Amino acid sequence: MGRKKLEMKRIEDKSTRQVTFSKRRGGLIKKARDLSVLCDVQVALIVFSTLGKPYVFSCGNSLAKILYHYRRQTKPEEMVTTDGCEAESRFGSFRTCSELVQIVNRDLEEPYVDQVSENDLIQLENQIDDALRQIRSRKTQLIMQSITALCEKERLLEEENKALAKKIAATATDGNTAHEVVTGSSDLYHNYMNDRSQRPVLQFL
Amino acid sequence: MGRKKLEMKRIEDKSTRQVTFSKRRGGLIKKARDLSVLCDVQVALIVFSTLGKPYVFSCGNSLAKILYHYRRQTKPEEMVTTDGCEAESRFGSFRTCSELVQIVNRDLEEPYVDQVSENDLIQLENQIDDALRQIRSRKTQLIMQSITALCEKERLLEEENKALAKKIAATATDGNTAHEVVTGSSDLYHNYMNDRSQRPVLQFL
DNA sequence: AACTATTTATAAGA
DNA sequence: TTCTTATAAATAGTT
Repeated sequence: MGRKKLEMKRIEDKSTRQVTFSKRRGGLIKKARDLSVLCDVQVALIVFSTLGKPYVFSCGNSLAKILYHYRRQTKPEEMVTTDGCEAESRFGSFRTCSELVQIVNRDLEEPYVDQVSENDLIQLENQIDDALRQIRSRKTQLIMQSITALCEKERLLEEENKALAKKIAATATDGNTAHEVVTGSSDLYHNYMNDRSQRPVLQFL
Repeated sequence: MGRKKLEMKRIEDKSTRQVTFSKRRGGLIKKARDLSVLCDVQVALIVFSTLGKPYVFSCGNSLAKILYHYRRQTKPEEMVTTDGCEAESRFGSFRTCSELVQIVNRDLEEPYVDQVSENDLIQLENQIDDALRQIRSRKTQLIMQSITALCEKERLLEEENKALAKKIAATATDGNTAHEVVTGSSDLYHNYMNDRSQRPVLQFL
């Protein structure tokens, strides 16, 4: 994307390379953030400059936690080495939350059943940990929306208020057409609050 | 980049979100590879799916080595975090969050150093766990206060609003003493908001 | 999984 | 370095 199509190999000119590094580094980090927001997932990214300066993006957890988590569930030998391809870890995926809870309860009731190995439990812990993280993240998001909605509501009410006060001041000297204006202003607020999607979602607290 | 411009927030439809995750994950990993090739730098990237499945890109060194390198050479405070928001809350015996992270990282890197016993680590885990719980509890408390304050503010505004509207209706038929009432009603709200302790504490989110 | 209408990222130039 | 702009790439909605 640019005036010319680039060959996919090291840019030889040092200055050009530096500029490209700067631009693409920013773009990459932006895209990492977009992905984490749009799809509600954890992303961790480190880019080292030639001089070894690290540029980091991570969402939700600190990078350290994410890395620790990654290390816990992946042995170094299994990590993808050269020429980065994706590593697909071999975890069984749970279909639903309730399914997950069911499994957990089963394990809690009979923790020493021989079908459940130590390794299974480690995996289970990791998965539950992830689920919990996702839930917290989502919760925070919804709370933020709720507060945003409340602030907007407040703004509209204050606006309406000012309009009313102004009308009264005007009416004090010249008493006509006051009623129409009041109704119009009120509609602004009520139309807003009748839009269900804009309502605060306090039940998620 | 697509038929429509997307809002930068979680995609609500599950199926759409999954498709987008798939597409953007691929795009992100491609861009990570491009950057590392064009600019001849090290890049490490992990994306976790909702179910905790990791998708990894790393170039040159194995991811483990890159991460190790990162931990070794970077103190938490020097990290360039584009994501931002580094809260320096004070609690327990740890002075700052980054100090805490440092301690944890030290332990993670060299878990078998003889100064640190198994028991010490268990204690550390418990302490951190407790701190986390306290933080969450306090956070929730503050959020609740914030929302309560907003609701109260809203109530007062609506009240004032009604009073104003009533005044206008009255004035429409009988035009006197309107101004005094407006001022009085307004004070109710402004007195409330000037009480600092009642203000929303959004910064703690 | 493929197809395109659009949006987004960015290479080169100023 | 930063801004502008022509063009390449990515991708949202559709089939």
